[in-house]
Amino acid sequence: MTPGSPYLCPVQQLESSLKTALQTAAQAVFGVEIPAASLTLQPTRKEFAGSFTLVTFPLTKALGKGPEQIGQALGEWLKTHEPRVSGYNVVKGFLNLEIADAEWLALFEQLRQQPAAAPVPTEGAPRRVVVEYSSPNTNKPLHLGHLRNNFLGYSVAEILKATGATVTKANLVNDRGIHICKSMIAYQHFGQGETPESAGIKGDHLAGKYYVLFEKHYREEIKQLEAEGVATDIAKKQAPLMAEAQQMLQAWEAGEPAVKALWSQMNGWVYEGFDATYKNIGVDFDQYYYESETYLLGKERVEEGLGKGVFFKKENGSVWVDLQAEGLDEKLLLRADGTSVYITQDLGTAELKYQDFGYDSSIYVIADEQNYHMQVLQATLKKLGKPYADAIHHLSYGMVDLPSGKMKSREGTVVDADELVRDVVAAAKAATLEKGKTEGLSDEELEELYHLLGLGALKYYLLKVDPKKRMLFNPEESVRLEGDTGPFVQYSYARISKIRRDAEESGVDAAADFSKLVSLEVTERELVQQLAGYAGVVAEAARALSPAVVAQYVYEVARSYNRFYTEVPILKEGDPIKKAFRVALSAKTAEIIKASLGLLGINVPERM
RNA sequence: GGUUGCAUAGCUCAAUUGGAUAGAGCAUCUGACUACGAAUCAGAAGGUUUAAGGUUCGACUCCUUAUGCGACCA
Repeated sequence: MTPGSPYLCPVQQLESSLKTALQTAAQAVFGVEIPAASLTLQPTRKEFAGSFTLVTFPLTKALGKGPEQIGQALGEWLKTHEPRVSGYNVVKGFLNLEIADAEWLALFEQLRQQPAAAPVPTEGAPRRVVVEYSSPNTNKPLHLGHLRNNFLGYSVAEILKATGATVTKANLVNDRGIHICKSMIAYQHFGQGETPESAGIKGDHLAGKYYVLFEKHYREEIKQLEAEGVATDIAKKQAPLMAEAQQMLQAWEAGEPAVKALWSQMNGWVYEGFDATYKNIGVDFDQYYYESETYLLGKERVEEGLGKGVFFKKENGSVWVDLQAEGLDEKLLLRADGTSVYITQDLGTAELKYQDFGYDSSIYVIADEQNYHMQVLQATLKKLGKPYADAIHHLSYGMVDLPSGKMKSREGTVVDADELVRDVVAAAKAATLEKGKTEGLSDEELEELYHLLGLGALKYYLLKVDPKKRMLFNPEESVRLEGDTGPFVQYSYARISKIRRDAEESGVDAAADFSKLVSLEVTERELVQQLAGYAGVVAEAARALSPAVVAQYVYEVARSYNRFYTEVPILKEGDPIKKAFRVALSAKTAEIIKASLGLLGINVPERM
């Protein structure tokens, strides 16, 4: 690594200096200079002794010896010349290095000095980032798919913040288009002046109710037309309700006051509903964009492209971009009647975001069904010569399936977000009551605890899977509290909280000097190594835009701590320095669990 | 039809980006509470990584072909 560059977390620093030592060893023993890049160092698998492992196969050619011989020679040299290496063993082409306990203690001392929540500067990482997520349509309430999107977007934004980036969370609300008109038409027909208050229904659910009503009556109309002998595709267009909705869309674009008024009213209800849901699931936004306000800007971009000659007009007046040279197709940008399509407004929004924030990375959290669309968007912006085109990044995540298969609104299998949250909170409540360990908490604190645990379970469940992969949502598994789950990690935190309370009460020396410790337990060594890797994990999660990396890490930390907890006495330890060290190690673990879960949008309980 | 993604234990997911005997959780079986919190811990069992070839010291990972499932573009 070149000097003055990337920040390395304590473990990476240690690895890096071990590599240097290995280079020196190769020079001393074999008289050969080895490039650092050919040294692959990895954490030792736990069935072998040691903490770091050098793979010696790649060195056989350069050193002219067999892999075992190389391992022996380098290991022996390090053991005698490098004080941080206390021992070694060679298994086939793998040299396992044992690190002296003094080094682990020094590492822990370093960790003690800096809070886990401090930013992790990362070289080459974007500085100003816009993360667009959630981005709902305003004709329906949020569902399970939106939850994966929301949790991902929120978490990625937090992870990027933790690398020191300035992050803006943006929500692009799709507030216009045929789908809202459908809800509006149905409301005009069947609503009878109903409001969220009069119906006792959240506004987003009310709008959804009318959308469903529209679809229902619309289908009936189609059926009837078909019975009269009209072909299906024609019936779909001729059905009176659809014709009305189309008319309303045009009236909206023309700015007809009555239509706009109803539109504002219904969208207002929906926003109130969304806000309640967002608050309930703990996500937030710094900036809202509305497609009703960006699509005109998009039309300007289309004009710009025509002027620059990178777009072209067909005979019917529609505007297209030819992306065949980029391996894509021709793409419609503006209809013959001058109305915009999805991508029109996307062009406008991208421009607006850039004007507002001058980002060097603009992340779109959108399901992978839109992969093609996002490629087209980026390629089109490139054609326009936009400086920010390369900064666009599609965080493409897989769809969520149910045990019964795909979610389908037509078959009524869509899992409603509000209902789901209610269910997981109820499950957490039932489990907590059964355990009966929450004496002394007020009713209000209890409600907060149930919510924190239920959402912890749900968020962890949805975030622990690699975002890119399609995943299966099993309702029973999502409320589980044992094993690889959010509450498992939360439990470890609560346990440590108890230790800290007791330690404070009994006056354990928090500032004790641990350098006097002679040796560490295996579980202590392992914990220190893991905790010292936190910053590296955050950097990797930011690079990969993957909360799953953090989820896996924090689970491993909790597991190691639980093992440590059962195997080693903490407050019952007689030696005051050992005791103080173990309390401090526990406290650091809690801090890192809290920080890690925080990156996932999950809170921690002091007791549970 | 064209483009593209995925396939790992009974189920849900990992695998440090080409490294050791492919690891966890759930489910199944066994053991540990007169313990600093058992929402925990220790252990057993569970695999031809969809199939067949290829590349090399070494392949779940890269290449080719086939099969299955999905998405997008018409």
